[in-house]
Amino acid sequence: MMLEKTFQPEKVEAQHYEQWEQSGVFGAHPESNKAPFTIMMPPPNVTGSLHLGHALNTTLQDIMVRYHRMTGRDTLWQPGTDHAGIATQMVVERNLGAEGINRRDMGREKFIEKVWEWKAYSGGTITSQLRRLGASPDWPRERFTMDEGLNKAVRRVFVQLHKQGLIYRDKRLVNWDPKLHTAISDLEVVQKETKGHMWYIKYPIEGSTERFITIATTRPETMLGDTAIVVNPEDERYADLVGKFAILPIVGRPIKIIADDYVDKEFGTGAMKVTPAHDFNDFEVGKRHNLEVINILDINARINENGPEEYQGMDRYEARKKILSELEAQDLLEKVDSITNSVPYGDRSDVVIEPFLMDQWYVDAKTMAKPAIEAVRTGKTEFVPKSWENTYYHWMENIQPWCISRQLWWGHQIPAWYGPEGTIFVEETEEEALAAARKQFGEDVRLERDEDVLDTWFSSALWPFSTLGWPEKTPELAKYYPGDVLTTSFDIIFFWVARMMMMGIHFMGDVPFKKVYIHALIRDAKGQKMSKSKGNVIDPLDLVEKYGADALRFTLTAMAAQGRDIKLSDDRVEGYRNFATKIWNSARYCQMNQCIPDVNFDPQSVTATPNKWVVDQVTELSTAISKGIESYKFNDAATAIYQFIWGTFCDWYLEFTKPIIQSEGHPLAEETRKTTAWVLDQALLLLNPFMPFITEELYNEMAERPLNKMLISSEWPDYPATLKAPAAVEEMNWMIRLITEIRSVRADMNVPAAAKINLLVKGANAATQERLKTYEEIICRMARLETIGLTADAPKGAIQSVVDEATIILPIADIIDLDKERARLRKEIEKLNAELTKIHTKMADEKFVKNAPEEIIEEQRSRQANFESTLNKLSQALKQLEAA
RNA sequence: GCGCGAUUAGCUCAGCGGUAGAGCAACUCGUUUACACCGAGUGGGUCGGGGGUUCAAUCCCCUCAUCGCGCACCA
Repeated sequence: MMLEKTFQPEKVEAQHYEQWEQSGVFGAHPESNKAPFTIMMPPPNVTGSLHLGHALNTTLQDIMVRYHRMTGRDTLWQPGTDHAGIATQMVVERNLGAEGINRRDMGREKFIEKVWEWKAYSGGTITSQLRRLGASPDWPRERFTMDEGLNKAVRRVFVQLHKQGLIYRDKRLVNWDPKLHTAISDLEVVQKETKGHMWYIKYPIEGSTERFITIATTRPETMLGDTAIVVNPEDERYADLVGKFAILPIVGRPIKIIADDYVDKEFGTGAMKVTPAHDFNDFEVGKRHNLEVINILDINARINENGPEEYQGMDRYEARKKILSELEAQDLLEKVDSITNSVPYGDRSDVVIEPFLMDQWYVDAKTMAKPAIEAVRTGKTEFVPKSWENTYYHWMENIQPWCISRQLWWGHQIPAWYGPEGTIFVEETEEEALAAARKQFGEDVRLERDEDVLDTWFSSALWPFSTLGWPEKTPELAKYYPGDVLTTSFDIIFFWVARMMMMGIHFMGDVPFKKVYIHALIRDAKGQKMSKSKGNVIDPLDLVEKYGADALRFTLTAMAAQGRDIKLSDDRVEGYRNFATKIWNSARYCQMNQCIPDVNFDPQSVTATPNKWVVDQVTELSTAISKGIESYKFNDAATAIYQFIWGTFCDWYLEFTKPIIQSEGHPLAEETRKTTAWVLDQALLLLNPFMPFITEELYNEMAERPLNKMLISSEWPDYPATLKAPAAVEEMNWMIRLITEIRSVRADMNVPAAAKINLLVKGANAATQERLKTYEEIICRMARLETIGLTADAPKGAIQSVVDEATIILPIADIIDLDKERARLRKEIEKLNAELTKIHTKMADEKFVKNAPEEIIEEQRSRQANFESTLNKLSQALKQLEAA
């Protein structure tokens, strides 16, 4: 069956994928004695769908996995999904809300059932989308962060860290999300620059009707919870007020004026109100001075019973308005400035976060970060590109206690039970908690489990070992931990990478991965971050449908240069779709010319120079690709194979060999056909990790393969050094130079493409003469010539040019435009002179001759000689024309 | 305020001590039976500015500018 004219990805992608998956090639083999290669897939949100970041990340991982699998490593690419606590709960709540149902009315158990239903419904979406991209992880090992085994790991980790004092319960200010009704971690808070106001408020001094102390605030509503005013101890303006009391307006409470270094004399009025329950800094000041902590908000950020009666139940912003108008009425509002300040928002809820005093569970991140920092310092784990290590250090060295409890229902429930007299029992199971309680109280007591669940990232932090069966001692754990590389995006270094490092080192005694490859961020063609609100999101599946998965993969790979964002546009994908078509057509050509792969073919046996050359180029290519993949320079690998297939193979090799293959009974025909087929086969093999579908399809189409072997399970080639053919490379490079020069001159001089003209060569050395004879047919064909001859003198009115030592002459006096040819020659001569001037200056510089390495000087000498020789020949040609 | 990155052909980007590259776009030519999703060719750059190191700087160092991104501060 002859191949179609173009590759139609939609016709074969699904079929090949199914075949791969069914065959089990994706699977790891813990029992084998091959060295492992392990990648833990960052688990996408189970109910999410694929975006371009996933597509890029998946493609790069798949390239590494396919490559290492081919090189004979026992490869484990561990897939799975994340339960994404807040995000998923929000979606389900929204869905229920549309039906008019509130989760609280429904009850916890019922609600969680609903979430599992939602997971069952939408949970396959993203994994099937990963399949569309051609990803080849070990699907039967797929895990979910909420599955049984992972839950066990979570409980074990929580209990052990608690017993070691690394998890504890504490009453501190947390970041409270008044919409989602949960605490969130520092990382889930985003600071947004917001236009706001600075209000200057006068607080009357107790016992005086004249004196006031003016404070500045951006959040006047919090004054209801003020318990002090603080000034700098050095500030003379207020020195006499320290120790006195001010009367809190509206509330009427006397609050003490205290002194603390924290206050900046220059800022605002130099006097600051202190609200320990509603500001992180105020909380610290309050602790130092034993101030009363008055919480004035409820979980909805409405004024609670601690506020004045007429404010109770009022939303924080309404309260602000009312307070301001009251202050104004009392003439206590001194002035208002418009300012821009940053305001904390919840990254999921997009509402303003309130600092809120609560009991929560914390991980002692500071302690756990120490060995994790050390591991990167000593190079046990390395970031690629290395510059991300600074980001990692900076965060890890300033790490805060990690608040891990969330007031949600969807997630791992905290394994802590509360008993009488404020006792807490942290155990892996209820039975153990009951037993511990019985031991303490000497009788059975009633326990109540902590209602809260853990931060999603707590379970993802265990991913590199929990997926391998921990806490059981499994063969997988022994073999595949630590992983080789973790591939992810920079925005997740803190959320995930850092936490995996801490947990992995603590529980496994070793880092979770040896390398962290941080890939680029994908933006739209204008360089803007893609976001739903901007409407500039490109759906990777649309691109797959339009251009094929291979084209999308190759585009992302070719653009994945280290340390730079990717600006993606359809044009780029289209270009690489064209590349796929090019490969397809080269295969079609092979097929039409009976270039059929022969399993017995030995590239070592080729005799013809073009064949030796192309074999040499294949070995170069394989080295370049391996190097690219192994050093995470995926774009270099992609460029190398693109240039080989389109340039070396299609533009030159196939053209060089057409005269051999297409003439009857040529003695080299057989060898050349087999070489051609072999080269295509190698190209398919080397391209397979990047473009798995088209290569598999062509591999399948080009020949019957023994045992129906698939390309995906072929071995990565290891070519012997004996395939190198430097002489052949030199010879073919000369051919390329010669043909290119003739074509260029022809086009410059407007010689019609159809005009078959003669070529005369002057001053050719013996080797060149030999080559001209050997490749006469090829040269004639590719440069559109009639004959090639040698000459001692150029005829009048000919075009002349130079290739190496030889002058090439196109005697076409009848069609040549002499003025144009003169102009062309002058231009060439000018260029050469410019180069020669540069070299002369250099060579005349004593310091250069004295200091530069010999080889550099030698190089300049040889360039000079070449330029001079060419210059002479062209000058002679010009002279001849001018004489004419 | 601190830090990181970017600034190279019209566009998107490689390169990173010693001849400045690619893809796309532009222009010219071409229905030479693998491919017009193609072929052949051409033009286009004092490598952001200024200083320094070096025999030699697009590349290393300093500085400035512009853009982007983190982090911190914000009473």
